[in-house]
Amino acid sequence: MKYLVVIGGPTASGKTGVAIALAQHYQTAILSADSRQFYREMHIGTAKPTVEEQAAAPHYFVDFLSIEQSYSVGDFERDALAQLDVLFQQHDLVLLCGGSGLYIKALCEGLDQFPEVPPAIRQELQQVYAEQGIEALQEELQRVDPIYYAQVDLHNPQRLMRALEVCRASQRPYSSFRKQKSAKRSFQPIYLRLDWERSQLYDRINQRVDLMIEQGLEAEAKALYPMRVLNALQTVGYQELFDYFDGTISLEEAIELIKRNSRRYAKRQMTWLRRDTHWKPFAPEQIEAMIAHINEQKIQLKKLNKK
RNA sequence: GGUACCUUAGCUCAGUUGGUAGAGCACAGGACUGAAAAUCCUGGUGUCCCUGGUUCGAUUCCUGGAGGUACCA
Repeated sequence: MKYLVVIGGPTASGKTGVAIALAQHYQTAILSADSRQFYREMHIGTAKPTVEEQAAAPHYFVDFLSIEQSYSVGDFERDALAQLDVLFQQHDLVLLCGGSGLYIKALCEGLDQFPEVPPAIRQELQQVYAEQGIEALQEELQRVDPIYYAQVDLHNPQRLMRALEVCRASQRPYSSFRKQKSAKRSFQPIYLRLDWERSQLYDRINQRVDLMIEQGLEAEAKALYPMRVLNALQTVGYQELFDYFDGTISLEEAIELIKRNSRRYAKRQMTWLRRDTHWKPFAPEQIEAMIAHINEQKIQLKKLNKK
Protein backbone atom coordinates (compact mmCIF):
# COMPACT_ATOMS: atom_id res chain seq x y z
CA MET A 1 0.00 0.00 0.00
CA LYS A 2 1.37 3.39 -1.04
CA TYR A 3 0.31 6.78 0.29
CA LEU A 4 0.60 10.29 -1.07
CA VAL A 5 0.26 12.82 1.73
CA VAL A 6 -0.96 16.06 0.19
CA ILE A 7 -0.22 19.33 1.98
CA GLY A 8 -2.46 22.09 0.70
CA GLY A 9 -3.22 25.60 1.86
CA PRO A 10 -3.13 29.18 0.65
CA THR A 11 0.03 31.07 -0.15
CA ALA A 12 2.09 32.01 2.92
CA SER A 13 0.37 29.39 5.07
CA GLY A 14 3.61 27.58 5.89
CA LYS A 15 3.32 24.56 3.61
CA THR A 16 7.06 24.32 2.95
CA GLY A 17 7.99 24.05 6.61
CA VAL A 18 5.33 21.46 7.32
CA ALA A 19 6.39 19.40 4.31
CA ILE A 20 10.01 19.36 5.43
CA ALA A 21 9.09 18.38 8.99
CA LEU A 22 6.95 15.52 7.70
CA ALA A 23 9.58 14.47 5.15
CA GLN A 24 12.14 14.19 7.90
CA HIS A 25 9.81 12.24 10.13
CA TYR A 26 8.92 9.75 7.41
CA GLN A 27 12.37 9.86 5.77
CA THR A 28 10.82 10.56 2.41
CA ALA A 29 10.69 13.01 -0.51
CA ILE A 30 8.57 16.04 -1.41
CA LEU A 31 6.92 16.68 -4.77
CA SER A 32 5.97 20.26 -5.48
CA ALA A 33 2.53 21.01 -6.86
CA ASP A 34 3.20 24.67 -7.36
CA SER A 35 3.01 25.80 -10.95
CA ARG A 36 5.42 28.70 -10.41
CA GLN A 37 8.09 27.02 -8.32
CA PHE A 38 8.78 24.80 -11.32
CA TYR A 39 10.81 27.52 -12.98
CA ARG A 40 14.54 28.02 -12.54
CA GLU A 41 14.47 31.74 -13.25
CA MET A 42 11.96 32.63 -10.54
CA HIS A 43 12.95 32.46 -6.89
CA ILE A 44 12.10 35.31 -4.55
CA GLY A 45 8.63 36.02 -5.90
CA THR A 46 7.53 32.40 -5.73
CA ALA A 47 8.66 31.84 -2.12
CA LYS A 48 10.42 28.73 -3.32
CA PRO A 49 12.09 26.52 -0.70
CA THR A 50 15.59 27.84 -0.07
CA VAL A 51 18.77 25.89 -0.82
CA GLU A 52 18.94 24.91 2.85
CA GLU A 53 15.31 23.82 2.87
CA GLN A 54 15.81 21.80 -0.29
CA ALA A 55 18.84 20.15 1.33
CA ALA A 56 16.74 19.15 4.35
CA ALA A 57 14.65 16.75 2.27
CA PRO A 58 14.69 15.59 -1.36
CA HIS A 59 12.55 17.89 -3.53
CA TYR A 60 11.12 17.15 -6.95
CA PHE A 61 9.45 19.46 -9.47
CA VAL A 62 11.25 22.55 -8.22
CA ASP A 63 13.63 24.39 -10.57
CA PHE A 64 13.23 21.81 -13.33
CA LEU A 65 11.90 24.05 -16.12
CA SER A 66 12.86 27.24 -17.86
CA ILE A 67 10.22 29.93 -18.14
CA GLU A 68 10.67 29.65 -21.90
CA GLN A 69 9.33 26.09 -21.90
CA SER A 70 5.62 25.60 -22.15
CA TYR A 71 4.36 23.16 -19.59
CA SER A 72 0.79 22.21 -18.82
CA VAL A 73 -1.07 20.48 -16.05
CA GLY A 74 -1.31 17.44 -18.32
CA ASP A 75 2.48 17.34 -18.59
CA PHE A 76 2.67 17.55 -14.82
CA GLU A 77 0.25 14.68 -14.36
CA ARG A 78 2.32 12.45 -16.62
CA ASP A 79 5.72 13.44 -15.20
CA ALA A 80 4.67 13.36 -11.57
CA LEU A 81 3.09 9.91 -11.95
CA ALA A 82 6.34 8.63 -13.47
CA GLN A 83 8.35 10.17 -10.65
CA LEU A 84 6.03 8.66 -8.05
CA ASP A 85 6.51 5.21 -9.58
CA VAL A 86 10.22 5.57 -8.96
CA LEU A 87 9.85 6.98 -5.45
CA PHE A 88 7.32 4.38 -4.34
CA GLN A 89 9.90 1.70 -4.99
CA GLN A 90 11.81 3.04 -1.99
CA HIS A 91 9.12 4.67 0.11
CA ASP A 92 5.61 3.69 1.06
CA LEU A 93 4.76 7.33 1.71
CA VAL A 94 5.59 10.41 -0.37
CA LEU A 95 4.60 14.04 0.15
CA LEU A 96 2.94 16.40 -2.30
CA CYS A 97 3.11 20.06 -1.32
CA GLY A 98 1.73 23.01 -3.19
CA GLY A 99 -0.93 25.58 -3.76
CA SER A 100 -2.07 24.79 -7.29
CA GLY A 101 -5.37 23.02 -6.74
CA LEU A 102 -5.75 21.87 -10.31
CA TYR A 103 -2.30 20.27 -10.29
CA ILE A 104 -3.09 18.38 -7.10
CA LYS A 105 -6.34 17.21 -8.60
CA ALA A 106 -4.63 16.13 -11.79
CA LEU A 107 -2.14 13.97 -9.94
CA CYS A 108 -4.53 12.46 -7.39
CA GLU A 109 -7.67 12.07 -9.48
CA GLY A 110 -6.46 12.34 -13.05
CA LEU A 111 -7.55 14.43 -15.98
CA ASP A 112 -9.48 13.17 -18.97
CA GLN A 113 -7.52 12.37 -22.10
CA PHE A 114 -7.62 15.17 -24.64
CA PRO A 115 -5.96 15.19 -28.04
CA GLU A 116 -2.76 17.11 -28.66
CA VAL A 117 -3.41 20.59 -29.99
CA PRO A 118 -0.89 22.10 -32.44
CA PRO A 119 0.30 25.52 -31.22
CA ALA A 120 -0.86 27.10 -34.47
CA ILE A 121 -4.49 26.36 -33.60
CA ARG A 122 -4.23 28.11 -30.27
CA GLN A 123 -2.67 31.11 -32.00
CA GLU A 124 -5.48 31.22 -34.52
CA LEU A 125 -8.05 31.27 -31.74
CA GLN A 126 -6.23 33.99 -29.87
CA GLN A 127 -6.35 36.01 -33.04
CA VAL A 128 -10.07 35.40 -33.41
CA TYR A 129 -10.59 36.61 -29.86
CA ALA A 130 -8.37 39.66 -30.32
CA GLU A 131 -9.96 40.70 -33.60
CA GLN A 132 -13.58 39.63 -33.28
CA GLY A 133 -14.12 39.49 -29.55
CA ILE A 134 -15.63 36.93 -27.26
CA GLU A 135 -18.87 36.76 -29.26
CA ALA A 136 -17.05 35.02 -32.11
CA LEU A 137 -15.78 32.37 -29.68
CA GLN A 138 -19.25 31.92 -28.22
CA GLU A 139 -20.85 31.52 -31.63
CA GLU A 140 -18.33 28.95 -32.79
CA LEU A 141 -18.69 26.91 -29.60
CA GLN A 142 -22.47 26.98 -29.83
CA ARG A 143 -22.15 25.54 -33.33
CA VAL A 144 -19.53 22.84 -32.71
CA ASP A 145 -20.28 21.83 -29.10
CA PRO A 146 -23.73 22.88 -27.84
CA ILE A 147 -23.39 20.59 -24.83
CA TYR A 148 -20.33 22.35 -23.45
CA TYR A 149 -21.77 25.68 -24.54
CA ALA A 150 -24.60 25.10 -22.11
CA GLN A 151 -22.19 24.37 -19.24
CA VAL A 152 -19.26 26.68 -19.71
CA ASP A 153 -18.85 30.18 -18.33
CA LEU A 154 -19.50 32.08 -21.55
CA HIS A 155 -17.65 35.17 -20.36
CA ASN A 156 -14.40 33.35 -19.79
CA PRO A 157 -12.27 33.59 -22.93
CA GLN A 158 -9.68 31.08 -21.74
CA ARG A 159 -12.29 28.36 -21.27
CA LEU A 160 -13.86 29.08 -24.64
CA MET A 161 -10.53 29.06 -26.46
CA ARG A 162 -9.46 25.85 -24.77
CA ALA A 163 -12.64 24.06 -25.76
CA LEU A 164 -12.45 25.36 -29.30
CA GLU A 165 -8.82 24.39 -29.81
CA VAL A 166 -9.71 20.82 -28.88
CA CYS A 167 -12.72 20.89 -31.20
CA ARG A 168 -10.69 22.27 -34.08
CA ALA A 169 -7.76 19.89 -33.55
CA SER A 170 -9.89 16.77 -33.23
CA GLN A 171 -12.97 17.63 -35.30
CA ARG A 172 -14.98 16.41 -32.34
CA PRO A 173 -16.84 18.25 -29.59
CA TYR A 174 -14.77 19.11 -26.55
CA SER A 175 -17.49 17.68 -24.33
CA SER A 176 -17.06 14.25 -25.90
CA PHE A 177 -13.67 13.98 -24.21
CA ARG A 178 -14.97 14.98 -20.82
CA LYS A 179 -15.65 11.71 -19.04
CA GLN A 180 -15.29 13.38 -15.64
CA LYS A 181 -14.33 10.11 -14.00
CA SER A 182 -11.55 9.76 -11.46
CA ALA A 183 -8.53 7.81 -12.67
CA LYS A 184 -7.31 4.69 -10.89
CA ARG A 185 -4.15 5.38 -8.94
CA SER A 186 -1.67 2.97 -7.41
CA PHE A 187 -1.55 5.09 -4.26
CA GLN A 188 -3.96 6.48 -1.68
CA PRO A 189 -4.00 10.25 -1.15
CA ILE A 190 -4.25 11.63 2.39
CA TYR A 191 -5.19 15.31 2.34
CA LEU A 192 -3.99 17.85 4.91
CA ARG A 193 -4.90 21.52 4.70
CA LEU A 194 -3.24 24.38 6.56
CA ASP A 195 -5.81 26.76 8.00
CA TRP A 196 -5.32 30.27 9.34
CA GLU A 197 -7.57 32.94 10.66
CA ARG A 198 -8.10 35.26 7.70
CA SER A 199 -6.60 38.43 9.20
CA GLN A 200 -3.53 36.55 10.43
CA LEU A 201 -2.95 35.07 7.00
CA TYR A 202 -3.28 38.49 5.41
CA ASP A 203 -0.74 39.91 7.87
CA ARG A 204 1.66 37.13 6.93
CA ILE A 205 1.15 37.79 3.23
CA ASN A 206 1.76 41.52 3.64
CA GLN A 207 4.89 40.92 5.68
CA ARG A 208 6.20 38.35 3.25
CA VAL A 209 5.82 40.74 0.33
CA ASP A 210 7.86 43.35 2.23
CA LEU A 211 10.48 40.65 2.85
CA MET A 212 10.54 39.71 -0.83
CA ILE A 213 11.22 43.33 -1.73
CA GLU A 214 14.04 43.46 0.83
CA GLN A 215 15.48 40.29 -0.66
CA GLY A 216 15.66 41.83 -4.11
CA LEU A 217 12.45 40.97 -5.92
CA GLU A 218 12.72 44.15 -7.97
CA ALA A 219 16.10 43.12 -9.44
CA GLU A 220 14.84 39.60 -10.11
CA ALA A 221 11.82 40.95 -11.97
CA LYS A 222 13.97 43.48 -13.83
CA ALA A 223 16.09 40.64 -15.25
CA LEU A 224 12.93 38.87 -16.46
CA TYR A 225 11.25 41.99 -17.82
CA PRO A 226 12.28 41.34 -21.47
CA MET A 227 10.39 38.02 -21.30
CA ARG A 228 7.34 39.43 -19.58
CA VAL A 229 4.86 38.04 -22.12
CA LEU A 230 5.71 34.43 -21.23
CA ASN A 231 2.99 32.51 -19.48
CA ALA A 232 5.18 31.65 -16.50
CA LEU A 233 5.54 35.36 -15.80
CA GLN A 234 1.81 36.01 -15.66
CA THR A 235 2.38 35.83 -11.95
CA VAL A 236 1.62 37.88 -8.87
CA GLY A 237 4.77 39.71 -7.79
CA TYR A 238 6.14 40.06 -11.29
CA GLN A 239 3.33 41.60 -13.34
CA GLU A 240 2.98 44.48 -10.89
CA LEU A 241 6.70 45.26 -11.07
CA PHE A 242 6.59 45.07 -14.86
CA ASP A 243 3.93 47.79 -14.74
CA TYR A 244 6.28 49.81 -12.55
CA PHE A 245 9.10 49.37 -15.08
CA ASP A 246 6.69 50.48 -17.80
CA GLY A 247 6.15 53.64 -15.78
CA THR A 248 2.40 53.24 -15.36
CA ILE A 249 2.57 52.95 -11.55
CA SER A 250 5.02 53.86 -8.79
CA LEU A 251 7.09 51.35 -6.86
CA GLU A 252 4.94 51.91 -3.77
CA GLU A 253 1.80 51.23 -5.78
CA ALA A 254 3.36 48.09 -7.23
CA ILE A 255 4.16 46.78 -3.76
CA GLU A 256 0.63 47.49 -2.53
CA LEU A 257 -0.78 45.73 -5.58
CA ILE A 258 1.43 42.70 -5.01
CA LYS A 259 0.03 42.48 -1.50
CA ARG A 260 -3.55 42.87 -2.65
CA ASN A 261 -3.22 40.39 -5.50
CA SER A 262 -1.53 37.88 -3.21
CA ARG A 263 -4.45 38.20 -0.78
CA ARG A 264 -6.89 37.62 -3.61
CA TYR A 265 -4.88 34.67 -4.83
CA ALA A 266 -4.93 33.17 -1.33
CA LYS A 267 -8.70 33.63 -1.29
CA ARG A 268 -9.09 31.74 -4.56
CA GLN A 269 -6.91 28.95 -3.23
CA MET A 270 -9.10 28.67 -0.15
CA THR A 271 -12.19 28.51 -2.31
CA TRP A 272 -10.62 25.68 -4.28
CA LEU A 273 -9.69 23.72 -1.16
CA ARG A 274 -13.12 24.26 0.39
CA ARG A 275 -14.96 22.63 -2.48
CA ASP A 276 -13.66 19.17 -1.63
CA THR A 277 -14.52 17.81 1.78
CA HIS A 278 -11.66 15.37 1.98
CA TRP A 279 -9.20 17.96 3.31
CA LYS A 280 -8.41 17.65 7.02
CA PRO A 281 -7.62 21.09 8.46
CA PHE A 282 -4.67 21.74 10.75
CA ALA A 283 -2.83 24.70 12.20
CA PRO A 284 0.69 24.76 10.76
CA GLU A 285 2.36 23.99 14.08
CA GLN A 286 0.33 20.84 14.72
CA ILE A 287 2.94 18.50 13.25
CA GLU A 288 2.33 15.79 15.87
CA ALA A 289 -1.41 15.87 15.20
CA MET A 290 -0.77 15.60 11.47
CA ILE A 291 1.45 12.56 11.98
CA ALA A 292 -1.19 10.96 14.17
CA HIS A 293 -3.83 11.66 11.51
CA ILE A 294 -1.66 10.25 8.73
CA ASN A 295 -0.92 7.07 10.66
CA GLU A 296 -4.57 6.62 11.49
CA GLN A 297 -5.56 7.16 7.85
CA LYS A 298 -3.02 4.55 6.76
CA ILE A 299 -4.68 1.98 8.99
CA GLN A 300 -8.18 3.00 7.88
CA LEU A 301 -7.28 2.88 4.20
CA LYS A 302 -5.62 -0.51 4.59
CA LYS A 303 -8.79 -1.89 6.15
CA LEU A 304 -10.95 -0.42 3.41
CA ASN A 305 -8.70 -1.88 0.78
CA LYS A 306 -8.94 -5.41 2.18
CA LYS A 307 -12.74 -5.43 1.92
C1' G B 1 -9.28 81.88 22.48
C1' G B 2 -12.07 83.92 17.71
C1' U B 3 -13.94 83.07 12.61
C1' A B 4 -15.00 79.76 8.54
C1' C B 5 -15.55 74.96 6.79
C1' C B 6 -15.91 69.73 7.72
C1' U B 7 -17.69 64.82 10.40
C1' U B 8 -22.07 59.50 5.93
C1' A B 9 -19.40 51.94 4.53
C1' G B 10 -12.76 49.51 6.42
C1' C B 11 -10.69 54.07 3.18
C1' U B 12 -11.66 58.41 -0.16
C1' C B 13 -16.02 60.80 -0.97
C1' A B 14 -21.19 61.73 -3.32
C1' G B 15 -26.25 62.40 -1.79
C1' U B 16 -31.12 62.93 0.44
C1' U B 17 -35.98 70.38 -1.88
C1' G B 18 -37.24 66.22 5.51
C1' G B 19 -39.77 59.79 3.96
C1' U B 20 -33.23 55.85 7.48
C1' A B 21 -28.55 56.31 1.63
C1' G B 22 -24.60 55.04 -3.02
C1' A B 23 -19.92 55.27 -6.05
C1' G B 24 -14.67 53.87 -6.52
C1' C B 25 -11.15 51.15 -3.99
C1' A B 26 -10.58 47.72 0.07
C1' C B 27 -13.43 43.36 1.23
C1' A B 28 -16.80 38.83 1.00
C1' G B 29 -18.88 34.45 -1.58
C1' G B 30 -18.50 31.30 -5.89
C1' A B 31 -16.81 28.75 -10.58
C1' C B 32 -12.76 25.93 -12.43
C1' U B 33 -10.21 19.36 -16.94
C1' G B 34 -3.37 20.98 -20.60
C1' A B 35 -2.51 29.39 -19.50
C1' A B 36 -4.54 27.63 -12.91
C1' A B 37 -0.04 32.73 -8.83
C1' A B 38 -4.13 32.10 -14.93
C1' U B 39 -9.20 33.26 -16.31
C1' C B 40 -14.14 34.40 -15.06
C1' C B 41 -19.16 35.23 -12.19
C1' U B 42 -21.92 37.37 -8.04
C1' G B 43 -22.47 40.59 -3.69
C1' G B 44 -23.06 47.01 -0.42
C1' U B 45 -20.93 45.38 4.27
C1' G B 46 -23.98 51.61 7.60
C1' U B 47 -25.74 54.08 15.40
C1' C B 48 -25.30 59.12 8.25
C1' C B 49 -20.20 62.10 15.32
C1' C B 50 -23.26 62.87 20.08
C1' U B 51 -27.34 65.51 22.62
C1' G B 52 -31.82 68.18 22.82
C1' G B 53 -35.61 70.75 19.78
C1' U B 54 -39.15 71.53 15.54
C1' U B 55 -41.97 67.69 12.79
C1' C B 56 -46.59 62.44 11.59
C1' G B 57 -41.38 61.54 10.41
C1' A B 58 -34.54 64.29 11.19
C1' U B 59 -28.81 61.52 8.46
C1' U B 60 -30.91 66.19 6.21
C1' C B 61 -33.49 72.07 9.47
C1' C B 62 -32.41 74.59 14.46
C1' U B 63 -29.75 74.67 19.72
C1' G B 64 -25.74 72.87 22.49
C1' G B 65 -21.47 69.67 22.72
C1' A B 66 -17.17 66.59 20.86
C1' G B 67 -13.44 65.83 17.20
C1' G B 68 -10.79 67.60 12.75
C1' U B 69 -8.84 71.29 9.02
C1' A B 70 -7.63 76.31 7.61
C1' C B 71 -7.01 81.31 8.75
C1' C B 72 -6.76 85.18 12.58
C1' A B 73 -4.88 85.92 17.39
